[in-house]
Amino acid sequence: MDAIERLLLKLGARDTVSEAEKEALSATVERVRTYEPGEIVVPEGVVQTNSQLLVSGVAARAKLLPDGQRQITEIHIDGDFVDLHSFGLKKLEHDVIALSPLSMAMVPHVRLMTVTENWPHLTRLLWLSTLIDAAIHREWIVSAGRRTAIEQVAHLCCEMMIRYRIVGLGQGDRCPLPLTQNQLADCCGLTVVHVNRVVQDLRAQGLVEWRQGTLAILDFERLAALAQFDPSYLVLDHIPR
Amino acid sequence: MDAIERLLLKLGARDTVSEAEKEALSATVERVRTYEPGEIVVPEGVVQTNSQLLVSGVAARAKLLPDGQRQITEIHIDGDFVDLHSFGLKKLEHDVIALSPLSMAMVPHVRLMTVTENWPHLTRLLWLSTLIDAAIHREWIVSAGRRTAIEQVAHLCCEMMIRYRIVGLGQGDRCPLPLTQNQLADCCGLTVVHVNRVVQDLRAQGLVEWRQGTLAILDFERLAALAQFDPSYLVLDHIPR
DNA sequence: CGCCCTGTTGAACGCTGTCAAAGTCTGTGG
DNA sequence: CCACAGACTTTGACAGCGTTCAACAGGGCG
Repeated sequence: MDAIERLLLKLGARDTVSEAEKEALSATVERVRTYEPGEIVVPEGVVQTNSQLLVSGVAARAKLLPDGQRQITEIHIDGDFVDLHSFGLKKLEHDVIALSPLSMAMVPHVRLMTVTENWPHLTRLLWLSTLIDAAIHREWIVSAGRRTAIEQVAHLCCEMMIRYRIVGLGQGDRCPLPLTQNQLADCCGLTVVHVNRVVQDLRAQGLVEWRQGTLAILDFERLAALAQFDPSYLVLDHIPR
Repeated sequence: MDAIERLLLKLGARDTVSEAEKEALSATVERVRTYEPGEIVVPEGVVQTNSQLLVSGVAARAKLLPDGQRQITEIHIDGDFVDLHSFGLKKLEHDVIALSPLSMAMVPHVRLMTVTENWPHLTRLLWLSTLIDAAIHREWIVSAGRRTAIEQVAHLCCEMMIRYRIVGLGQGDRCPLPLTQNQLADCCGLTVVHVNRVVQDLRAQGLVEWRQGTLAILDFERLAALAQFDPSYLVLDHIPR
């Protein structure tokens, strides 16, 4: 049950998970493997027979355009069932890449199939976790479409802080954020140069510190106001589902 | 089974749906109701006890920002199970609005619950339809983040054409697209003024016609090249799932 | 020591937004 | 049949946010 500990925090924040369900979920994990930063965890367009669960580390969904541009569409952290999507899609239309050293739990699709046959409530919770991914995607569309550069970066900081808190890794005003400015630019659809200026601006305004892969939000309220951040898309209420 | 006819085309394009499953799905529909353009179909933040299935017409997911800006995050067409997300999320973090006259099938969550308890394969197919929504969201993030205005509009045209073909409503190079330029601007994160310039440019290049709510793509290949359009995110292969 | 990656800075350019106004279409009512 | 309102589309001038291009600094590592 070690490998799924943070996933249980995630699911448990949204609904009650029974002991039997915890064991059933834990039993789906075949083995754990590791990746180095920069490695491709799930390659685009290749049929998958496992779904990978992020046990610890930071990964990203990255889409490459024919002309060489890159866009990251979601950041994944400890406890995210990153590649649950391939259970339904069979192959992904994007890469999942490691941004930090990762440990990943391999979950064979045949075992997930068994879960859907025997554990309807657990199935709904796994389904829910992909629905939350979709909600995060929608918020990123809003960011890319309607927020200025500084608002986008501020918004991402708020999102990551809340998500880390849910899985018990956001201590006080600090959480991990092991991205390069280049990767942050790919998240926000900006250039490195401009991200650099924006980050300096946020620092100068006394809103965030961000060094050595750690983010500190010095004034969450002001940062959230700047970003027009509303956490409701992160589905923070505990309800039977 | 009338109300779910186009949904069955959608699902049937991705996997085989048995007769029994068709009947089970059909039985989830309680009644059908209609909406007028501009009406709010599902309001943000309100707990839902039904999921609404779009039988015919065009709807959109729209997010409003505190400062009054608006971003549309997905366009929905005939056969889309628009509000299946609220089955898991319970309440949406955005509005679903009618862009044309709609007819919507009301599906009580309790009946969907029964489906998840008794019809695992059908459940996976419904789950899949929300995964496709997420894949569409990701592509929109790429559009908003990395594509120019003209590329974005071109990309949306390509997407809608393919999606209409799947549900049998894209005849030749034509499909419905009953949006105002203002709504198109909210899809792409642009201003009306600029969308207008871009649309004129596409017309001048002989790529599209778009009048009276109908889109005609005059040169799909060139339009797709301009948009860097790759349909793989729309999950077009028929595979057991 | 030299290379590469990451972060930083400055200047010029350009895509898209802003503002303001006019033109077109459709439906309504006199 | 015409007048009118309202929504939608179109146009032009100008401004600005973010990009592009180029250069340099610092740190880790072979």
